[in-house]
Amino acid sequence: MASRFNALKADAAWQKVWDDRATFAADDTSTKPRSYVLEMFPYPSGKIHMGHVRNYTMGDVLARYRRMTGMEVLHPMGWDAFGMPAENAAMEKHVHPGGWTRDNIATMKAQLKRLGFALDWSRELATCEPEYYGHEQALFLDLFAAGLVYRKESSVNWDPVDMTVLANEQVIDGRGWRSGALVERRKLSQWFLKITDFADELLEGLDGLEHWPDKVKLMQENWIGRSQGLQFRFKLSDGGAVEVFTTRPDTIFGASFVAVAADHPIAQALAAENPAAAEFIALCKRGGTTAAELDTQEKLGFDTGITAAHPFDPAWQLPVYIANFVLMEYGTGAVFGVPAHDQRDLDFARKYDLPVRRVVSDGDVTDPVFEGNEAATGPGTLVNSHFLDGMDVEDAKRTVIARAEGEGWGTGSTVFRLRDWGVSRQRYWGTPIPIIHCDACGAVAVPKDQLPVVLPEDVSFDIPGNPLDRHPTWKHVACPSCGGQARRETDTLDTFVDSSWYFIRFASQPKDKPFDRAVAEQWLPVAQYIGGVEHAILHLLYARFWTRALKHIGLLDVAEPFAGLFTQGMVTHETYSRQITELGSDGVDSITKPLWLSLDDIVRNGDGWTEKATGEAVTVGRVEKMSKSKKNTVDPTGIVDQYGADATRWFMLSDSPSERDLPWSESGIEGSWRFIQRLWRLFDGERAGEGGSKNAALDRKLHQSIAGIALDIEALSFNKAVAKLYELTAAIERAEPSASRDAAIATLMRLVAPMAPHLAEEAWAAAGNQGLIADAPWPKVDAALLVEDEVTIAVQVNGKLRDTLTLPKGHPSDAVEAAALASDKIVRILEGKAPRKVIVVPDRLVNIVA
RNA sequence: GCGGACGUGGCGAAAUUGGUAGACGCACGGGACUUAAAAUCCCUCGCCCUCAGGGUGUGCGGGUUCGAGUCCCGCCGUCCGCACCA
Repeated sequence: MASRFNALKADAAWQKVWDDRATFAADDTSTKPRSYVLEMFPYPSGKIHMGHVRNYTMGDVLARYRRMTGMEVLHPMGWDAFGMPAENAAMEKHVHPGGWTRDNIATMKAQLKRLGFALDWSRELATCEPEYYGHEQALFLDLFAAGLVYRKESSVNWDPVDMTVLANEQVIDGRGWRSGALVERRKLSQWFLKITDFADELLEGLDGLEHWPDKVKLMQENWIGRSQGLQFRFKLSDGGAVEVFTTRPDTIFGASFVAVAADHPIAQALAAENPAAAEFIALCKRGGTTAAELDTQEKLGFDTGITAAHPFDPAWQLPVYIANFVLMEYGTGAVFGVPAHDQRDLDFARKYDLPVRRVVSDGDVTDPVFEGNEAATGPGTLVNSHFLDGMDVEDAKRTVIARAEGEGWGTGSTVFRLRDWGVSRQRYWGTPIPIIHCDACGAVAVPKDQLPVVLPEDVSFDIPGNPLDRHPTWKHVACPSCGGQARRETDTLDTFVDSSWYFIRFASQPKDKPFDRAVAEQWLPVAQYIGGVEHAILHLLYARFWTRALKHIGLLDVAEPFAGLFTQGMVTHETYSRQITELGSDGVDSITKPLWLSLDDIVRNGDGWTEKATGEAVTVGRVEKMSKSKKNTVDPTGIVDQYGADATRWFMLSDSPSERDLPWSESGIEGSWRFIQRLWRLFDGERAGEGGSKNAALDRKLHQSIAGIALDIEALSFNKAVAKLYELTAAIERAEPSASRDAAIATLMRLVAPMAPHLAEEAWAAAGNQGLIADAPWPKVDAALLVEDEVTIAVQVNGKLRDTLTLPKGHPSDAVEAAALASDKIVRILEGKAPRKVIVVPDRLVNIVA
């Protein structure tokens, strides 16, 4: 007699069995085909959230499925454990960042285990432990030795009250998010990694990443931002020269001014002797950098009085401006303006009444006088341009570059938007940069036998500033080179460095070095990497860079770290709020804003909701990403305790496609729970026993399901796999007892095993099988059963469905046509008239054109 | 502003190369079982009409085709990324 599936008991029992037997430990020496399945490792912020559950469930299903297909699967888990939240917690709660982080790891590890993920916990790592970051320091020094690390002055957001550096997102309206103090730009000497050395490779490597989403590749492409053009010199009237970069050398005869950035040496030199210039430069720097401000900001210039000689006509002198729209960080920090064919230049020229000369014609108009306020940026034919006249834009570009190179005043060049990666952070909770500063010897690498440089634990956060900097002894060391008094670097590494190689350490983790090359290369690249799209640029680009840098210095022969990438959608939920009115920041006007309410704060009231505390009506808002600020989170712990791990996992996979957002709903998780129970009733029910009859239709349905589900799982289309499982389950339930039905039930256990592993193990054991279903092979498909012997053929008249026919597969076309024309419905519709044309698509449809 | 994605029932969604739109799930409604409830099972479920039938329907307007959710052109809307990039 069928019982109820006791998820709580089964979950714990099978999790213990998997643990005890180390079922999911990956074997480095295996001869099976390998697959490395990885989800982006979590930051140990406190507790896991639904987004983690969804992410790790997807990877888990793929990992378990691939194990069943006979692969040796590496599926590890660890902790991206350095970062600011730990320091914030230290300040707010007066705890140690290390203690706080390690407590969180313990909590979250227990939560992940509770979900029964098929993880190789023997490879667990936390980036905050010296056993990890010591090796990172060694790799940093290798890159340093190879010339890929350098030091330069760079400005940071400095909070003068907290005495700390702020990330851009911590600066709100020009003030520190915590202190509220006006943020200053401060120049600090910082460490950089030469990612720009790899800009071309990183860009071109994208082409080979067939199993990456186009969207992510495009984002990286734009981020790297390669532009090809001409870099050349204008001779100036004061005897100097200015280098400019352009992607439109073809428009050179349309030039009407030269503009330099406020930070440009020419501008700076002028400011030193000209107060008006200095004032203009100060004005440029005052402007905000937010999107809205840039959009509305007027193009402003300051005429330096200097002129530049046109390279093709020294008598033609162009005015040189300092302009607020020219960026020192891009190209050469100077441009020449062609108003007719660049919108920004046109705005500028109209404001300062500069010539606007047409040099590209997109049709009949060749008049050198360009009217209107909309620049012509499209393709066309060169006009009013001497030797370029009549050429198309691309030809003209090549011609000008060739002339410039021939005459020695310019070169064809490539400019990237990508900047070098600044890795210095003026923070405690990160990997110490293994460098010692000596007045005599400069920046000296810590000798490798002195690694790891361990973070001191005896620090406090009671007063502002970097605790490493004010630690009484830590930074005072002898210079490894000359033995004199020296200082340790007190900056730590950006946490993106930690996550740029953790996947290599998972693959191989010897004690004495970062990784064993041969072992790591057996696993890499990661076959399938799964995570949020928010990491589309920085993390994924840095990891690609780091891997290439290791290849460059001969440590690892892998070019791309992640062969397959999947970006999953978020878990979303309705939001609930009621409007409240409070005094605005000016202390006079009152403002109305939503007060967000959690599900615990509200109660159902007919079709709507009311707030428990006040009884006031609650507005149901948009479905949004679960977040603490909107109070629309659902804690996975409570859900798993109530419904069990399998129902929770099942819901994460059902309904929505993996790449799209998944709206959380109470009825959805209940539906999943009901299905888990329904499966259990089937598994635990009566069997017909041996010798029962065959059921050909069910056999066919089963084998079609096996094949389809396998394809769906490989494509991470779990919602489709789930739908097929529902269909198969319903078909089995409907079928009369038979040997076919028994076989289908036994096979169904294995089909659901990757998704509902606890239920599957319980059923597998109850059915008297030996061993674990986790180790059982994926069912074999009988290819003969995949083809239907009968097909339903649609009969259309003028493309409209009028009837269907059931005929044997492969029925001759003329016979199908005859059958269609003989149909009662078709005869009635045609009213005896002969069809003009009949189209027969074999085994699919007949379309009669009347 | 530039680049990209997406628009299908009350909701989440399916639909292999253009070939039966809405599989599967959720919700709603009806029924069975029960003293009752829970659980379970069955049925209906895009919209409209004159309902054993017919019309209409994949954001809107055109087009190509025997045939368009799918291809092309033009709009509208939503979301994401980048942002004075020369």
